[in-house]
Amino acid sequence: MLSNYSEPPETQEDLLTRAESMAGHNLAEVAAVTGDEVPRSLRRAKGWVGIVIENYLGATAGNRAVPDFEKLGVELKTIPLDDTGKPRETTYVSTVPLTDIEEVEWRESPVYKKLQTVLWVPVQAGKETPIGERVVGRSLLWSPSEEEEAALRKDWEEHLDVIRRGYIDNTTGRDGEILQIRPKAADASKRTWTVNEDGNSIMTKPRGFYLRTLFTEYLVRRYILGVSDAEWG
DNA sequence: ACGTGATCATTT
DNA sequence: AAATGATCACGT
Repeated sequence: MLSNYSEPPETQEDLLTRAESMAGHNLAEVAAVTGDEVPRSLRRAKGWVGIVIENYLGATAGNRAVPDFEKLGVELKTIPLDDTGKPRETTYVSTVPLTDIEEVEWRESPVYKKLQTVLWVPVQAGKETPIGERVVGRSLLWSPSEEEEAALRKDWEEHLDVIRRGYIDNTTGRDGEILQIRPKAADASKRTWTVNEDGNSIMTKPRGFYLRTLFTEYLVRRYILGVSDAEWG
C-alpha cells in the first residue's frame, strides 16, 4: 500500500520497497500522498510524472546536478509505456559535452555515471488514459551488465569521436544504436559554444544524449517482464 | 544560462 | 506509426 515517507530512503532496499509500494496504484493516488495536483494534460507539465514519483520516493536532488538519491547513488527514470507495453518516448540521460572533451573518458562521463545505478519506474501512458488514472508498474533497480555497458560505451565513443573532430553539426538523431544525440533546449534558437573541424569556436544547438526506446523496451521485457533470451520475440 | 524532469509535434 | 527535432516548466 502507499505510504507517506517523510525522510529520504536510507538504503537501496528501502528505496525498492518504496517503489514496490506504488505498483498497481495510479498517479492520482500517488499525487494525493505527495500533495501534487494532477494536470489535465502533460503538454505544459512535461516533467510532472517524474517529479511526483521523485516526491513520493523521497528523492533529494531537486534539480541539482547530483543523483536523485544522493546518498544511495541512484538515478530515477520513469518509462512511459503505451497500451501494448512498449516505451512511448526515449529517455533523456545527460547533456552532450561540446567543449573541453579532448581527454574525457567513458568511465568519467556523465552518461556512464548516471547509468551506473538506475531505478526504472514504468508508468502506463496510453494517450487516451487520463493522467490521474495511469497506473505505476513494477520498478527495476538496475546497473548495466558487461554487455549492456559495452553497447552503451560503443555508441558513446563513436559520438565523442565525431564531436572531438568538430563535426557535431553533422550528427542527427539517426546516429547511435541505443544512445542517440538530439537537441535539448528551451527552443530551437538556443546556441552554445563548440569547436569546429578547423579548431575554431562556433555556436551550435545544445544537445542531449537519449536512450532509444529499443533499449528501454529491452530492459522492461528482460528484467521486469522476465523475458529470457531464449523466448525473445 | 544551464540543469532538473520529460513529452509534444512535425517529419519521415 | 515511429522516430527525430522542438519544446515546456521550474530551480539554482
